[in-house]
Amino acid sequence: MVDQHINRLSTREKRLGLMLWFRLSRFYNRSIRQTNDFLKDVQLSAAQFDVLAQVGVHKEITQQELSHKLFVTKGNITQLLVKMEKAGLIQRKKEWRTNYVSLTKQGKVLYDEVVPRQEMFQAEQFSGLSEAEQVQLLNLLKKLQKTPEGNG
Amino acid sequence: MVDQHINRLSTREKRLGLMLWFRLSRFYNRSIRQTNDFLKDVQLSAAQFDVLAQVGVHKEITQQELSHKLFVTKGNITQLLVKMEKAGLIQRKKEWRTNYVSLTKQGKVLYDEVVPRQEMFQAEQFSGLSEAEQVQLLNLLKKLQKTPEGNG
DNA sequence: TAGTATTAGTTTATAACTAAACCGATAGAA
DNA sequence: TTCTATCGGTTTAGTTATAAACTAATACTA
Repeated sequence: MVDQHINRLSTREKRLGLMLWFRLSRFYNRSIRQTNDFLKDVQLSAAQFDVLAQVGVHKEITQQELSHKLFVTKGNITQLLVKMEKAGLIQRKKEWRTNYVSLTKQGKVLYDEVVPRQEMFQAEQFSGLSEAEQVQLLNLLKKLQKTPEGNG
Repeated sequence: MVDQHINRLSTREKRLGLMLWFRLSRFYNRSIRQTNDFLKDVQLSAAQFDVLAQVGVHKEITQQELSHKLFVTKGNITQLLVKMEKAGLIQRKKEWRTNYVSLTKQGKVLYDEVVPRQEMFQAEQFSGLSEAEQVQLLNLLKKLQKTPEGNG
């Protein structure tokens, strides 16, 4: 599956891939740590924020959809939701075999408080780039998402 | 520390930051999973590959340096190295209070086998982008690494 | 020389994630 | 109707990471 395309790649391109991956994962590592740190005083992890943001936007969303949107396994979603349910942030309504997830009042309050903060924080993370460069980066990332093997 | 710069950001830029972060972490999530999957048949995790690659390049490197290069905590490095030592891939030589890490023969063999494979694999991950775009992306990531708060 | 700070690495508890096995409900085919 | 497949979600065991507390060694200071 991978090997099919390999031979048409230049040595340069091969090197580039590894370098890109290293850079990207270093940036991600640093960033996720700072994000967790930043969210600590609202008792939220980066992962939980992701869930909060998605549920907040989509109002009612299934666990399956959440797991697709966030690119994590459904097992992981279950675990996160159990915690967030205990914390009173979300509720789950079973309908047939599907769980519909939505924010509680408390969840909404937190959402309204924390999303703008997080927006600012993330803006700051990328402030080393000009607005034009940020748009450029976004487009490149969008393009990557459509890569042939991007359907895991 | 963060708030200092916030006010000069446009609404557009604030949104962009969050969007960039979402895209980036989705891509990272998918990618790390595929990487782990790809490395499974050599009994290596993505994290262990990172260590193998760094030690392979730098010949002798301290744990401290490793933790800086890989942007992970020293506790994490300790744990990874214990495993890799058990697996016979690396050795640690204590000198004063510093551990110098290097590859064993077996580690070198694996290094030579796995680095080219990984280069190809990563090239494939980014093959949705042209070579020019990949260079662009690399430059953007480099620039990000120099962000003011990038000294965590 | 004692007293304190710093440094390299380890340990411990915990969060977040995965893969894989599992449960129970629906749906399709014999 | 039964048999099988699929689907949404849960559970479990194991990995990878963190933060924070710790040890032991060196180095600074007075």
